[in-house]
Amino acid sequence: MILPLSYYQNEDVVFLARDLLGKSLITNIGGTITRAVIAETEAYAGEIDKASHAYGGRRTNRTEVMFRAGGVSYVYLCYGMHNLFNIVTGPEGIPHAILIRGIILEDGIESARNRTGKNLQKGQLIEGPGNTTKTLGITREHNGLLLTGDTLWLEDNGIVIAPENIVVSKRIGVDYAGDDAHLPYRFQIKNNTLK
DNA sequence: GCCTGGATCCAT
DNA sequence: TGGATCCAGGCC
Repeated sequence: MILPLSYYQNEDVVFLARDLLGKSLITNIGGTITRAVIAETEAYAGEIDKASHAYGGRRTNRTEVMFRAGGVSYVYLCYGMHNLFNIVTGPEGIPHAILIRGIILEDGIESARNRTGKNLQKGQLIEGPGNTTKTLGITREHNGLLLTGDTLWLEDNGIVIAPENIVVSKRIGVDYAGDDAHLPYRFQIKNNTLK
């Protein structure tokens, strides 16, 4: 089942970051379908989160998409070379976002191999947000897309991750965020607990 | 306009 | 541990 827009408009971005584990993420790039299961996420709590691009209500060309109603993509360039894919959540005007940091590759293996130059296997864990977008073919051209469209979308295929199989920790690479750097907003599926 | 540094990755 | 690589955002 394709996740409906109402799913993304939940105001609890931390709940959603956890709930997205096990959901399927699918891209259709030039007619080529690649399918993966979300294995790692981080929540960014908008205006009140020093790690968020929208901290303090910062509204710029880049962050504008974060203020849209939940259910669109936010893709930006990091370190001059990596496209990072986020899911915008919450009601319009609330700039919540969830960074997708890892996936389990399920289908479209051949195209994923071509894009990464790696000998990827079905069921393989792809670690890191830059590697995730590279595997799926997501670039900044896919910024601001509705996640119910035909290019980039999510599905609930009934995979449920038990609480004891979810690892919670602080976020990566946000030391600049002061106290907020320690928030337990990173969620991962524990190794080998996905059939 | 210029300058700084970043929600990374990989080889060394 | 550092180099690649480039643009957003802050400050002048």
